[in-house]
Amino acid sequence: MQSTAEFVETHRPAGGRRSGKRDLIVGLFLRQPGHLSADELVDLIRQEDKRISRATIYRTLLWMVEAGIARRVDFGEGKFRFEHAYRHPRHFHLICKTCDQSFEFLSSDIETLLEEVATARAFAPRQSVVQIYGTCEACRAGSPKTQPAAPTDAVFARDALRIAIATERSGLEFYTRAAKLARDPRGRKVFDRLAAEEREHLGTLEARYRDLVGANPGLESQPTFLFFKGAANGLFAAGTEELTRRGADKQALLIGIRCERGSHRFFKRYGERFEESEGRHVFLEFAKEERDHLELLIREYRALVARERRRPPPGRRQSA
Amino acid sequence: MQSTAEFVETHRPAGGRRSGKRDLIVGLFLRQPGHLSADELVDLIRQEDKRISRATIYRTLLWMVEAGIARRVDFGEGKFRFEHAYRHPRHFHLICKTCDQSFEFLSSDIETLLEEVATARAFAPRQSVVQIYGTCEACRAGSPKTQPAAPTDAVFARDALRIAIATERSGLEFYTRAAKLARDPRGRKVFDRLAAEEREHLGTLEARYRDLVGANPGLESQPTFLFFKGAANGLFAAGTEELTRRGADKQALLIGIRCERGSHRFFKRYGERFEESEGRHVFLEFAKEERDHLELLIREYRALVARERRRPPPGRRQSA
DNA sequence: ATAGATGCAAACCCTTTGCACATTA
DNA sequence: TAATGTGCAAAGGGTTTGCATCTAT
Repeated sequence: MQSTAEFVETHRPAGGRRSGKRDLIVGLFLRQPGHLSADELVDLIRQEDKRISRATIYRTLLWMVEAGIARRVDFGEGKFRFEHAYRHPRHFHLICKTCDQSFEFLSSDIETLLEEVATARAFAPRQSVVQIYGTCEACRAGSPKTQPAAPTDAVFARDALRIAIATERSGLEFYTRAAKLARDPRGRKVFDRLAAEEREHLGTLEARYRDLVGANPGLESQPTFLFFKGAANGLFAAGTEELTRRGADKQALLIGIRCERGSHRFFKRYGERFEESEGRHVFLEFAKEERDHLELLIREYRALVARERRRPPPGRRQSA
Repeated sequence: MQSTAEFVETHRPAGGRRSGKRDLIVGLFLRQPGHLSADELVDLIRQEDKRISRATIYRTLLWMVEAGIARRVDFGEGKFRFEHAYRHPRHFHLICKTCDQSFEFLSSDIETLLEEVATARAFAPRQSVVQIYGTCEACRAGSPKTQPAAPTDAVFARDALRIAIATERSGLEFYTRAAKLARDPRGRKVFDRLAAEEREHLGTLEARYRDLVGANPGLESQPTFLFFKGAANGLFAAGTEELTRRGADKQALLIGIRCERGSHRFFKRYGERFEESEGRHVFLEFAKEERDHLELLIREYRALVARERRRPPPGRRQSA
């Protein structure tokens, strides 16, 4: 796991010089949980009892944004706020106009739809802003409490693992059922193998989830950060329902291909997005394995089609 | 159809006084198609050769925003822009950073997801901002042309009608099929009736669509404004596929209820959103009719269940 | 007559910049 | 020493405001 210091070093642009003041500003900034305005950062720096001018803080903020250490966000207040990028993937915001706090979330479904709209309009998207303005739960309940300051990447990893676990669980169920319904022994073997792998992955992921929760007290009580409707019950859940006895071999391969492709895309998309976080490993590892499954299924599908061409179409095979 | 003058009158707050200068500013503002900054509006007003101070323009902009005549938008430029609300439903933006133009769209699917996220976070949403930043088609092609300045509500009405037509078409297909599969003569009669109504609606809507297109040259070449995935092929399309011969009566009623409810919600949602536009009528009228269908289907479903309770479960009826 | 609208200039907020000085490689 | 970072104050852009003056009701 990368530290904030390492994070800054990997982002420090070439040709620049070190400076104690900048280090102090950057260090303090990276320790803040929320979305600071320049003015709020000035106040914080002043508390550290340093003679650092406002101009330097503005210049350092610009430096961090250009280096990719910070992101400038605009909540329509007539001024900018800054959030750090360290272990902090791009996300969307819920913004409470009562307490001026903001809360983060991410939605795979919304991102997919935004991409579709951009494509439909022949627009090349660079980044998207999604903000929900309104009143937060605490303010409506009349208890304006402070933000719990949960590390975003831990919550992210939690949600990623939950989705991964649901996916593996549904995959296990799907391949188990597919193996049971399969008439072709070769196909059954493939499904058995995939089911076994899903079972193993499931164990690994569940252990990982337990570790993560153990290392972050109160993590499970944090609200959902990453939304992904399709995967709420596992990507394969719908596919399992589709499975019928008739022509199960071919059908299961096709459904499996569709589901593995979906989960591969999802994990690759978010894995690549992260700077560095618990989530990155989970996602990229997972993406790779799903791709392997995908390739296996495609191979099998092709082999099945080739065999069908050589033999009578839906005929019975040797073993029951 | 409401004029801009009527629109302003219905929004004018009580207790205020009339003023020629304000009228001039408001009138000129409402005639602009795009998203003006205060400065751009000042320039436009100056061209009208009036001695109107910058302060008055700022004050009038504030007045319009408070009256609901204008909306203040923020494209992260360090200044605000203003768009009028006359025949101009709330929407999202594609923003080109090359030519600084912005393009509008709306997505029912995204709005639904935003509502779900807010609910999951116990957040009371007031309004949402969705912006896609990037490069527009014209800029990428190297032909920085001006915005075609199509009236948003006409494009909106066009898309609404397209969705409505697709829905009616799929509904017609669905009820026709349901009538064919129905075993119960009473159920068949209901489906026949609904199919006939959908057919009639379809004719009306198609005529309306032709009128709209006739009245707005070039309307059909405008890009999509309103996105609604579920309704792209008609809300009933998926339901028609689900229909099987077995137990078609009950199944069709349930699917019909689901689809009618979906389309009723959609049309009510957007119908209520509009200030005044061609789309409002289409949507609210449509919503009402879908609700009538919904009620009929629910009545029929209840009657069917009641009859089932009195007779042997899936038994044959008198006529074939 | 009186609340409301306007013009003007100043003030305001947030942010950037010019320039002299300090610091780091 | 030469390029880079910093402080200070000033300027900049966008917006609001105090106050005297108009103007509709």
